Amino acid sequence: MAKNIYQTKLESFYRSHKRMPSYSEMMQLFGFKSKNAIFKIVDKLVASGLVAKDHLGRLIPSNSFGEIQMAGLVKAGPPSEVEEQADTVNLEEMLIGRKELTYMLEVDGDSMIEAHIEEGDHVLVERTNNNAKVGDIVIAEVDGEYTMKYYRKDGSRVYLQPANKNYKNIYPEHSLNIVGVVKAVIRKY
Amino acid sequence: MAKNIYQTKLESFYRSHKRMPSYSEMMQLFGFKSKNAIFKIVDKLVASGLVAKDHLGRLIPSNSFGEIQMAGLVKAGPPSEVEEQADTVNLEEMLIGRKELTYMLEVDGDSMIEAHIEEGDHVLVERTNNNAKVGDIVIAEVDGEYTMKYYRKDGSRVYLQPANKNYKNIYPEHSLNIVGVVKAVIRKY
DNA sequence: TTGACAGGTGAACGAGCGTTCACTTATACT
DNA sequence: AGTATAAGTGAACGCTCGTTCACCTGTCAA
Repeated sequence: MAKNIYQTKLESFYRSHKRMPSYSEMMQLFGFKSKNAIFKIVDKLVASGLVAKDHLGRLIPSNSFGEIQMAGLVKAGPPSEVEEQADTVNLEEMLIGRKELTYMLEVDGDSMIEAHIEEGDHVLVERTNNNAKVGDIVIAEVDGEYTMKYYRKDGSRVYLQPANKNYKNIYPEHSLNIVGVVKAVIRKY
Repeated sequence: MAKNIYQTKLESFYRSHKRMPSYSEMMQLFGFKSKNAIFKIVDKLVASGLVAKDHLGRLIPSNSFGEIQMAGLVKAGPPSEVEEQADTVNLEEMLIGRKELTYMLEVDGDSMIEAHIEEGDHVLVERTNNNAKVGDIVIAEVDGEYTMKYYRKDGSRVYLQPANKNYKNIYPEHSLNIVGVVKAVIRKY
């Protein structure tokens, strides 16, 4: 179905109000004088899947609501206008596994630059308790300082490896605490 | 305020249902037998800002709902448990300016590797019509092919510059169409 | 011109909503 | 033990909700 002025308005209402409008509100929003006009319109929107209804009657955003279009590779270029039902992704679902364990850090320094993580980037970290896998990029507490490095193992000895040949591996003297695993890197321009 | 079992339940309900529960539903959700119990609880939640109400009465998620905790620099480590009211960010708000113009592409090839954009990364692109700024990373259509490069200008002549010394600048023969500007890079592990 | 039909109006309905009231039970502090 | 305060129950309220009905347009084809 072609893009729909009503769905656009509903989506923007939902984005700013964080809930669906009532039929009365839609009367104002769409410019009608009768709730029944809305009733008929909503029926069609639901039928074509542009919005959805609950297990019992309440109007909720369709899946496509918070999602952004997902085209293929750069080669293929931007999504074409005629594309039928392109893939979509929801940023939160894409990036966040367990929200209650996730937090964000800003990257300081260039010790992971060869892993293409720059100063100023943001990383999504999932809290953990010393159960990172070898090869993960982790947030670790070594001898009282926090740092982001590769988690490596040499025989039975674990250590932290920077992704920058100007820095040396860190072999913990007293304690090595893996407090989080880096799940994603985000860079804004 | 300490973390609240009710808010946790509300947030997870909101995440899965994309709307707030009614007071009756909260009775089941929280395990009470009276709507008035809910009424009093909600009052307190609202008072402490854990949820919010509309300009007229309807319950909506507080700002902190979709947000993830934002700690400082990596140096500082993960957010401490006792931290009062830490900064939070909403991924969508952080990354998406104009949703209707935004789409996502998967990066193919290594031509931007020196800008620390790897093959397999995802980029958020905002559609534009030939009005990128010099220095932006853009999605361009050159002579029928799509590509991601730096947008550069040499006098009055525009060209595309890869971030990889193994590739050459692209001086368009016939047409150069800037179809989008890269706003963010996302890498998942 | 007529008839069919989609689109809109306006009034009415029963149901569920959030809120309030009066009351009972649990908790905590002298 | 006694009492004040907090927490929960159950019933009631007015109000707005989504839905339905009857009716009034326009538009387009026969």
